[in-house]
Amino acid sequence: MSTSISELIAEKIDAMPASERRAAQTLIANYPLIGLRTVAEFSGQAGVSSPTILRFVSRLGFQSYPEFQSALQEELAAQVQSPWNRTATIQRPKDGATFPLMEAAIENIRETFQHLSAQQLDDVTDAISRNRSRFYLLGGRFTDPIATYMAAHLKIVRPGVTHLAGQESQWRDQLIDMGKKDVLLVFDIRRYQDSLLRFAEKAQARGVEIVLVTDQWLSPIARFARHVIAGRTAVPSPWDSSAALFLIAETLIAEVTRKLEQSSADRIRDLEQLRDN
Amino acid sequence: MSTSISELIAEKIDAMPASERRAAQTLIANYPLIGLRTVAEFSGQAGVSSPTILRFVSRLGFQSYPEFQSALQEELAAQVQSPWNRTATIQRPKDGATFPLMEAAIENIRETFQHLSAQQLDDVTDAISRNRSRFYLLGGRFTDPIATYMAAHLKIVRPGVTHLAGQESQWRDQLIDMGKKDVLLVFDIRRYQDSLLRFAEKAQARGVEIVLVTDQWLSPIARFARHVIAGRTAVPSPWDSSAALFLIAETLIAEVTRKLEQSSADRIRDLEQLRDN
DNA sequence: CATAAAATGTAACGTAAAGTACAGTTTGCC
DNA sequence: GGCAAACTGTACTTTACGTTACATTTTATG
Repeated sequence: MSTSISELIAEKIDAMPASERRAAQTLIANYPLIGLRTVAEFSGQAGVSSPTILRFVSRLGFQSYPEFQSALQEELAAQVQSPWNRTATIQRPKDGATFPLMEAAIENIRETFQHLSAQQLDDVTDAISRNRSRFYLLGGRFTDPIATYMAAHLKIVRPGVTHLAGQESQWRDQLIDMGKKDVLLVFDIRRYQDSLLRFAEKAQARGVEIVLVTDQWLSPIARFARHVIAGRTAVPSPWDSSAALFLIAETLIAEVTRKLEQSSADRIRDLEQLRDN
Repeated sequence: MSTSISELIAEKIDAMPASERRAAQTLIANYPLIGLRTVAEFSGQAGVSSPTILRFVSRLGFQSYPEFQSALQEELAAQVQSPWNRTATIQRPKDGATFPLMEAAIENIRETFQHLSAQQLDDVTDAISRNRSRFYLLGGRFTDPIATYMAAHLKIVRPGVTHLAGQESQWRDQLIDMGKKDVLLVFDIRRYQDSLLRFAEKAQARGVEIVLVTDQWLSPIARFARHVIAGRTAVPSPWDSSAALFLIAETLIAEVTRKLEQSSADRIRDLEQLRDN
């Protein structure tokens, strides 16, 4: 009883044939609910046949499916009774090592949001939600994917979203269309990129409202920005973590979507229609 | 669905006849384990007959015993899987001081890494660290930025990294150079994209080792993948959150960098030199 | 490429479990 | 204390679930 079922699976998964491994992965991904349902439901979810599920269960060392379910239930019931020791017992498998990078990233996220006021968030999302203005996104070497991610979502909920990608000279040409009513969101973390700074300066000169998402040491772009959101990025790794910035992006996306709920509903329906054709 | 089963019982227990009340008390005392077992076991433990258990269950408003069990299971799984809806729904009065999306995302991250074994991580990073083979990255509509992010880092630490971007037809042409020793990492979450599935199938046919990073419902690509990493994506937002996937990417990056430390040191120095010129 | 071995799914089976009819028992009321 | 109503258990029926045998497909090997 000392080894949990998830440990058991991790231990044996390499010795399993493909379909059984698929069953294992499905169970881990939906742990433990799917294992409490019937063989048929389990097999359906995993996309394999019932006998495969039974073979999988028997490979784990159980005599029958009900026996396997009982084990799951007991494990589950034990967790519910004492929530605090579930972290201790289950979260650390035998190697004892949890993931330091993950722990650090979570700390960063918490810290980041603690310093983010609801007011600030509201101001920023208001700016991004102004349908009449254009909204530009720009990122640096490692943060540009986050800008892309944000653009992919916001393009769906509102018009006039432009992700400034590619060569620096290409963005520069966009400046001509940018004006007082427009908004520019820049991601910039160490090592801060001169190209972004130059662009931000010119944009600000044209009256563009700049939102900066940066690290805790603040990009020099802060000088030109109307709003600054600072996230923590330090983790025990050769690289910085952009996870906190990523979550800021997701938060902005969610909030803007909420604010534009009515106006975007039609838009989204139209998009779906276009895609179906 | 808002009222839990124990609440339901507390509400109706006064209107129950003696035997059914005994059933109720037994369930509360052994909550919820006994309710997950068979009617016979339940009735035995409570010292009443099976029909009494069934009447008790039907009085709670369930159409059948299995339906009652499903409700119990979901309740239980919800507690274990995502404490965020406890935190968010119960603990918060009405002032939006904290950020529910963030809390949910953190829970997702924790949950995701809890189901990720060190062994699995090791296998995957080993595959990605094989310098002699080529390493391909591919993402879907919203996950492609994560692939980009990962590529941006890995291109620095090892040669032969290709991010399959742009048109589907462009990736397809890359297939010709992909073979048994190569590795393909695919990000695919709901709604799963046919184009990715098709590509993965062809790649697997050519003997490529596929790593899939997906959501908890598992992309159909799991069928072709040698390694599957499932991340949680559900958050209280109109959009799914890819934060957990993002952190998986960062973890892979960090680990691969560590494994290639020696061979990449020279490479990084050379790169820096190139940039300075 | 041929052959054997392993893996996987289909379909049929037996059984355990849920569900039900009904008779026996208890409880409450006049 | 007699009667009716509600409650409860016994015994039986029915459903659906786990299980198994076997045929087909896939993979490994010389």
